[in-house]
Amino acid sequence: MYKKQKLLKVATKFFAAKGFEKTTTSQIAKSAGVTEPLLFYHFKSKNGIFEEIIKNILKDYFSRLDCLDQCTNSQFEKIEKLFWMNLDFIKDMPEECYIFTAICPSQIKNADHICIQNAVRLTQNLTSFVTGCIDEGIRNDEFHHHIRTKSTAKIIVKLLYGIMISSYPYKLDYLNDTVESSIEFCKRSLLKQHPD
Amino acid sequence: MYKKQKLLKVATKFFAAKGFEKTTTSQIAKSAGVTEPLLFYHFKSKNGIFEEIIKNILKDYFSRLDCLDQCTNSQFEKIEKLFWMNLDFIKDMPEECYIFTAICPSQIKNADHICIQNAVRLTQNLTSFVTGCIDEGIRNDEFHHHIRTKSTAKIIVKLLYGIMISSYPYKLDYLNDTVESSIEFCKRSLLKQHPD
Amino acid sequence: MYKKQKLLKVATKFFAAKGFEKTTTSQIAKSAGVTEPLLFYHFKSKNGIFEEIIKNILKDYFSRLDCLDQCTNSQFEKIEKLFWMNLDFIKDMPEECYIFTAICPSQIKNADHICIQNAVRLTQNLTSFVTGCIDEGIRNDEFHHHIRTKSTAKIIVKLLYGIMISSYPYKLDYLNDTVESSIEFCKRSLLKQHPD
Amino acid sequence: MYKKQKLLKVATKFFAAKGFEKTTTSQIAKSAGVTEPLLFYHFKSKNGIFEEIIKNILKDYFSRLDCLDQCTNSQFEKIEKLFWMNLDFIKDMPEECYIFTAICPSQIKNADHICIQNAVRLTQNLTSFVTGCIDEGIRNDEFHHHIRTKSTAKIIVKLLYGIMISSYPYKLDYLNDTVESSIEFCKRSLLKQHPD
DNA sequence: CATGAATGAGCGTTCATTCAT
DNA sequence: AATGAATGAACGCTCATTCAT
Repeated sequence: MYKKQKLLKVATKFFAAKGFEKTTTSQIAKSAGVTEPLLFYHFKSKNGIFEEIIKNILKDYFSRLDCLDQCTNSQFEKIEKLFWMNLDFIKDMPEECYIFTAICPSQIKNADHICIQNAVRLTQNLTSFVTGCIDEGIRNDEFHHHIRTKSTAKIIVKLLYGIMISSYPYKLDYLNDTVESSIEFCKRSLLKQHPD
Repeated sequence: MYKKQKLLKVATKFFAAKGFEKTTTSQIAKSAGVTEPLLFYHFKSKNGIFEEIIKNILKDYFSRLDCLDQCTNSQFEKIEKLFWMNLDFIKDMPEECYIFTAICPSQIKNADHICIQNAVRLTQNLTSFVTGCIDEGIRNDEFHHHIRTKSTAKIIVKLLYGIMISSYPYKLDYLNDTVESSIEFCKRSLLKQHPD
Repeated sequence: MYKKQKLLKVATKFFAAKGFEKTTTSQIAKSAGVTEPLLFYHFKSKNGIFEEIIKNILKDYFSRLDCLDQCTNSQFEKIEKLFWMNLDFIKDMPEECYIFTAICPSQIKNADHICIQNAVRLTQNLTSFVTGCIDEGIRNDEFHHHIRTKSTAKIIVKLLYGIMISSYPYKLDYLNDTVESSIEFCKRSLLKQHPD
Repeated sequence: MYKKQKLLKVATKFFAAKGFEKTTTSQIAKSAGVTEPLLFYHFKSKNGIFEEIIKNILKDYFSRLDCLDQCTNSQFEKIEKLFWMNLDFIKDMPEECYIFTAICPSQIKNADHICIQNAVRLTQNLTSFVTGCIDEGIRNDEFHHHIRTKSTAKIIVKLLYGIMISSYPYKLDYLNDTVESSIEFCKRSLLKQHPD
């Protein structure tokens, strides 16, 4: 079972570095120190191993998102924390993250693919999380009350994606800076009273 | 020479619909009503035709960006126009646009590739355009004067990219809405006096 | 593993009959009753299978040359035996032999190619074998003492090659006759006292 | 008509350097500064240009051989002159020479090919020239009278070929030395009274 | 004489995948 | 769980050659 993990790890590295098509099953197997048939024994196809990687990353991201929900601070603080959580995720799983945002979309075209479904679900969850924050923030007079909730939420989600998609390997300084500016940018756009 | 154009057109459709690797030179040729060797006669390789497509899109985008430069309105109006220009571009060349933002990054890994160079140049031009607007806007008291110019510009450029990358085929209503909200979002974040 | 041998055998036949370029990997595979990818599984390229053939023939020739060394007769007898050994080799491995002398030189142009290296080594070994015989023959008064050892040896080696290179398929009567005459020719040229 | 000569010249260089198959018509045309169709206009095929080269070399060699015939010296001197004529030829037309001896045999397999016919004719002419010399030399007591005329002639012709086939580009010092030694070698083998 | 455009035929090679063991 | 041997299906690309002009 330890070889299965090795295969997943190696495959992740390759997919992030070279894309799905340019990575061959033979490369993965050789790098993992096993033979190709073993790869097909553990995952039933090349797509199979790719999907397993995608599933793992989504499971992880969702669980982090669930934790956020429980914090009961001001609404903007929740959004702020979302940005930082997103950044932590990138730092913890850089390859997976890059695969998900940059490799995945260009590979998979049929709408019913498991990856698409999960990605859509992720976007929806993120959007509804942010929508919730904005709605509540307006209600309690924290945010401008003329903000169009839904589309504004989508824009913030786009920003989160935009940060993830910066090309791998990531430069951490740059990411930190981008997150900070994004938060400031949103703060000015959303908050009724901002410190300036 | 007309067959060369046909090949470019057909290849663009395929690359946008199926990605680079899943498109075969034989498909392109057959769909263009010519034989494969002709493809290799006009473009020297599969990569060659891909690069020509990328070059064309960049040339077009750059020329549109140059036109914008000449308008002499308020700074925010310039940024606003940039958003609409970006949208027009997407509407005019949807496939090329999708290829550039979604297919290209996952294909090319070596930093000295001609596409990468051009893409970097595009980002730089966009960023410096927006930076210029913000700097000037701060100077003439149009924008908040505590805005961090450079990083804020980068975020706006990320938004422009984010709109382009929405998966092809594009839903125009959705794009329009996204652009409008983005503009509002930026307006609130940048402008000192906004109408609300 | 038996199919690998089959492939080598069939490839040898084709290379001898049609040359390297006019032989296709598909022909080889089909004639060997296997699929093309298997050829590339066992040998990594068309060149790979060619090189393996060359290596085999050289190994064989060298081992025959080593046996000769051990005979302790008169020096001219050693040279004579070299001619007959050379002929035996042609009879035992006619295709390999023709490939080595006639096909190989026209195919390979870069001096560091493994075949070139081995061919050079073969020429050197042959030349030094003959040089040794002549030197010793002069010393023990068997040969004319004014013979230029090195260049004479080279000429004899050229004769050995010349016999091998006669175009395949070989006519054995002709070869026998050529070898006999060559020996006589050399005998008259080298020996101090010849029976005539 | 000057471009036709250019094409022949360039083609000769390529065939000598890379062999027949590895030389492409496109390379030849490009190097000659013309387009491919012109090559096919002047020579009707790739084989056509190759054959023209072969024909030229043979015409040249035959005419040199004819000149030799007219000299009326001692028989060994005639053979000696043949060796030097052969060397002059190599010096004058090194590429053509290499093509004829090393490239040609491995390319052409059907016995009725024009090149084969000419090559056979060349060998026959050479052999009959040498045979004539030996016969006459025996008759006038210049050579050993027990020499087997025909096979000895063949061996001398093989030596002439062997010198030509030394790999291109030729080292002239080496060639000179080889010719000298060959002559000495033959002298000892043929002449009744030699100076030693 | 000269060319730009076009093609039929085929080639070496790769790759995901399977099967017998 | 693990592998060596084997394959179907294709793919990018090349090359000698032709045709219309």
